Amino acid sequence: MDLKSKIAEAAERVLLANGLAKTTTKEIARAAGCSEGSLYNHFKSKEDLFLHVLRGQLKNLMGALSKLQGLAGQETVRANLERVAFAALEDFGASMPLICSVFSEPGILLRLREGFAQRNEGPHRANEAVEAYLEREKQLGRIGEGTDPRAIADLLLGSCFQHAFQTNFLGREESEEDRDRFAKRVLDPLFAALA
Amino acid sequence: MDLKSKIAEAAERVLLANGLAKTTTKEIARAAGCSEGSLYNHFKSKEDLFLHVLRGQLKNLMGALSKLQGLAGQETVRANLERVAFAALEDFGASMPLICSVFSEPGILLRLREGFAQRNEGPHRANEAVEAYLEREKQLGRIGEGTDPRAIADLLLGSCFQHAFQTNFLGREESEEDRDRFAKRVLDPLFAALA
Amino acid sequence: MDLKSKIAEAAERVLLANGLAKTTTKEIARAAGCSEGSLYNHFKSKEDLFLHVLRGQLKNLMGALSKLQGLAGQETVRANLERVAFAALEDFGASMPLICSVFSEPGILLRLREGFAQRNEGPHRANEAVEAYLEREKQLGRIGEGTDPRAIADLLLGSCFQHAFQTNFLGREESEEDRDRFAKRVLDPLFAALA
Amino acid sequence: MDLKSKIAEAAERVLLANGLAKTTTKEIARAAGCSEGSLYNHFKSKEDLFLHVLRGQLKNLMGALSKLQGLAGQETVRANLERVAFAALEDFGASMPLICSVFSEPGILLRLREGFAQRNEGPHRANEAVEAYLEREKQLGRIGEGTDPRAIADLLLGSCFQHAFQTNFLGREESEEDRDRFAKRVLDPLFAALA
DNA sequence: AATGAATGAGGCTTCATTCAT
DNA sequence: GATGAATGAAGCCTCATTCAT
Repeated sequence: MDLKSKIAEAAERVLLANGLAKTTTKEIARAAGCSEGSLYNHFKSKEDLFLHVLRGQLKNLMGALSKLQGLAGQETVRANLERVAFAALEDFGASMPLICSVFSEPGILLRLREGFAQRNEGPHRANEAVEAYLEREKQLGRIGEGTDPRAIADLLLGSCFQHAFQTNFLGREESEEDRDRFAKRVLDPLFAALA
Repeated sequence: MDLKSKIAEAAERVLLANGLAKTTTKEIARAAGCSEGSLYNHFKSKEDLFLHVLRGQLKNLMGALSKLQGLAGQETVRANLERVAFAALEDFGASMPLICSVFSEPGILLRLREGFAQRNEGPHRANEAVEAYLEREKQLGRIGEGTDPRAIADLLLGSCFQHAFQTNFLGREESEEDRDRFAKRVLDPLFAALA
Repeated sequence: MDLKSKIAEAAERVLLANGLAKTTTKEIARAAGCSEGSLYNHFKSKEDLFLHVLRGQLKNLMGALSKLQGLAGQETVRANLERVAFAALEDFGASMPLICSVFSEPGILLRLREGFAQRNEGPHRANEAVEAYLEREKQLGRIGEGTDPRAIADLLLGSCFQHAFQTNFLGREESEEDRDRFAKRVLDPLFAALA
Repeated sequence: MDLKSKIAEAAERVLLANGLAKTTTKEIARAAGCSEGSLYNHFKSKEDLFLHVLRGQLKNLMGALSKLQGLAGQETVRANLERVAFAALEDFGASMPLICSVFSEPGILLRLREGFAQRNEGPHRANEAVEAYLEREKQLGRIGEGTDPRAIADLLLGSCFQHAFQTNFLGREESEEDRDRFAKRVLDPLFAALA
């Protein structure tokens, strides 16, 4: 693997461990096994390196949900949404500390936004993906005529997002079963609405 | 108003404007109209001052929801929940940048958690408040026997939380009508489930 | 003496000894007997400190010549011009290394120029001072009708300037007698022209 | 042209544009169209490269004046000295920024001096050249018996040198006519003395 | 209690130089 | 000879904290 990737991965590790404010170039270099100067052969500044890592995190977040498109009509809607909820809990949970950190540095936040605007990206795309999936299922007749796909998507992902936030915020360890239980619990009333 | 409160308010203002990482003691002092030295006559350290401010933010966040207890049985459930959703959107939105910032400083996050554990506080209390309200309404027979109050609370507050997050993250200005529309949209399917 | 002056003097010493390129904030602080951080309590940046010192050097340079105005009509023209030449040799010699150094940093040079333009200052003012003096003497009839004060001023100060430059450049030590001899030597033909 | 010359010329270009302090090896390499490493295949160090360029500049400075020797007795003295003054203004003006820059790096200045001492070179040789020319004219009886060739040389070149310095220092653009006018103006009183 | 100059640790970044390819 | 990524020393500057007034 080339040094640039090694640096990016090291930065991600250090950022998740130490937080954005307490992450120094010196420590990134040590974690990457190179000199501090080398960071600047591959990234223009510390801020640029952080942006690179953050964009990676946000892409991961989308990765799981982008596969949703093909699932419409397959298996059961319930099974599909359970998978969605589960993936969201996992992905949100993993990237929450970093994504949230960005609020502490308005300069970085601004640059992220600019990038989003140009490429039509951003965290809201996750909700749009679920919405699109549900729209398809509606066309296929597998969920009720009267359902509002966007509202369902927002409720489902929103509850997962907040759950991931609180889990991180309170420092709670969470098992797969915990996640599964949460996913099923919020899906129950949602399915009452989808009928 | 005494200097301690003036400092705390100044700190809050500067934190919300500049982000946790870029907020310096010098700037807080200027905003409070006092000297840097004075900060240390009222707070042991910059971190302590930040904790003071952050705890205040989290209390605000609970403020609106704590009144919920008395609303059970009054007006309609729908009206009450609309009020809840609206307050959540507003409060989450206002404190989001600061609350999230905390992830950039694990040291501060840790101390916040310790305080929570001792006093049984934390952001999850908001969801518990809504859950408790719904439990009452269930006992009063105003919502269906089969509803899971916790799940409904998580869905409602979760979607509001994520919405507030995304609005902040994308830097979108949002009008009262925008908020109202969002609140109503997510409540519709929820009420289908509550019947 | 306050720390600001101590820092400025220390900076001047170090600049003259080490050259503009090799002068570090660390060494200035050591020479001033304070911490590096203290430099920044009194000057916004290293560049600003340098500008402060350079402007001082240029003022010294003018100081000796500004007294010329009152000399018109006093003693003999020859004696006055000898004094001028001598002062020029001394002042040019002392500030040459620093003044010239400025060419190595276009940024600083630019800022110096801007200041000059605003306050009608600059090294050319020295020549203007001598010119003004000679103009007076011409009006008093102590030098020939046909003389061109500006040309005489440029010849006199120019030769002193170049002499000081070369002495510094070649690293030659120069005694008072050396300077005196040079001054007299160039004044001889000049006086042949003034008759 | 071989790479060594290309590098030297690129270095000269960059030095004149950016100043000695702000000229980096990276930029020289880019200007020369080669890699940074190549610089070190042809020069032992950055300092050596700079010395190479500086010696070239000082040689240029002598170039025009070395032809003076043959001019004695030709045309008129006035015409010859006008040519000298004009060449001096031009050459001094072109190399002033670089030559002066050297004061910002005592290490380089020292090494330049050593070279001068060994080869009897240096900026004072220009004055000696004019002096020698005038000496010849004196022997030929084209200038007055009583004239001091060295003094005239110092006055003439000195005034041109200072003029070039100030023009550079103040950042003034200067036309050929400006130069011509200045040369003639200082030569007038000088010729009154040569009679 | 209020001040604000002084501190010094530590952060980010630049840059001349080396060396394996 | 040519390359250019890697180096690491060193530079400038920021900032929370202290302390004498």
